[in-house]
Amino acid sequence: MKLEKFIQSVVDMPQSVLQEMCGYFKKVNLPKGTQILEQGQTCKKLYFIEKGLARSYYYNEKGKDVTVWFFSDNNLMVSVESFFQQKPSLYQMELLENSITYEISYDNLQKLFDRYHCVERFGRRVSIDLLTDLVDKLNAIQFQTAKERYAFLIDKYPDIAYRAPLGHIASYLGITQETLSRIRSEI
Amino acid sequence: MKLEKFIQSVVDMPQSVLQEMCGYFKKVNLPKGTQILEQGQTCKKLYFIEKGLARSYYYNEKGKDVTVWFFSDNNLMVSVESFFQQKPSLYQMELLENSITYEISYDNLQKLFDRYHCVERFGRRVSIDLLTDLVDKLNAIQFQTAKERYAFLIDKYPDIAYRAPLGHIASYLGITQETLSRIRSEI
DNA sequence: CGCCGAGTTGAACTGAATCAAGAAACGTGG
DNA sequence: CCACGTTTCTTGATTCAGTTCAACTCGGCG
Repeated sequence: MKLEKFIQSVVDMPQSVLQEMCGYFKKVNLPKGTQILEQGQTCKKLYFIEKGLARSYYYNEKGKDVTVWFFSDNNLMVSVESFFQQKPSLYQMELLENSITYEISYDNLQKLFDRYHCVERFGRRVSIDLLTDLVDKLNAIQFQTAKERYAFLIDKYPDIAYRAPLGHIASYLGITQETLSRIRSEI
Repeated sequence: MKLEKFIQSVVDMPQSVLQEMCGYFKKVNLPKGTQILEQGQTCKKLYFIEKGLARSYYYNEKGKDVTVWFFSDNNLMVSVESFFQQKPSLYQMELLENSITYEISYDNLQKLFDRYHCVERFGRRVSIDLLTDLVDKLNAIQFQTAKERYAFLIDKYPDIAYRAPLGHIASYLGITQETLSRIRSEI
């Protein structure tokens, strides 16, 4: 089972804890377009995406829809700051494809954190992995041209480059839809 | 003592553990210009800066010196991915001021992680705080004009805006030194 | 005093944004 | 299965924020 494998790949934990942890996750199939989280709500659940695609986004001062992050197969989906600090989220989240997910509530995860050192470690490792990805993206965005940024995406997240709509990819890369379209046509 | 206070502010832990943890930190005064970490080295130590200023940076493909992050008073200084994953760092780190720091080795911190659940939690919380800061910066960089980015810095990290050299601030914000100079003169 | 790094100022250039209009693709209901 | 409206993507012309390159100023220090 994918979720088990994912957890094991992050931290080695006793079978009993792994089983208990997985037991707290509930399988949910969600259709494309589902709003997982609205702006201003506190994120109460963390999801593991077995198969599917989602994004977090917000509307900036000019009312433009800006994609912040994509979530796809075999990864966790969560509004990090909102979930872990249990405060209102700056971002919304929605599904871009029909998805198979496993959800766990904040309270249950917190219980696991409290009870098991190894789950706490799981949390730490996952955070650091995210941090690493984020630093990569920041560097790409900060000092690369539009073309280089797209190359970065293709290289690092090829599935997203192919599965997500152009407009979402463009705002994720910090460029306009028109520019991205031109870049694609050049290749 | 600042270090103790910092730890306590992140996670509440028993006095005994707190004392033991602090015991592993060694006070070091380091002069301005000290290279904490070279590119390609693995980051072996994590520092708490009681008073001082440092930055992490790298030379990009065009040979330009790019500041990635600043570290100042009452914060941790570390090359996150390198330290926590014990792999070669993409970045260098250097001190920009004479600084009072407390250092702990990877091995000792790892020991504490293994031994105390609450220290592990400390690690998780610190990572998530960093993550939050990073997301903020990413958003600032990605969708704001040069002027707005500088305003962001002033607002969020005023001490850095005043203490760090202009060139370093400029590359941190993803703009050129000339542009930043013009922005400053306009105000 | 003269050098050196850090910051400033000016002028020309450019990558990407913006504005605008159309073409394709998509899905929903008759 | 087609027709229609809606959303997504493409293409073109124009504009502009910020870069680049180059020269100059200023303050500190041996």
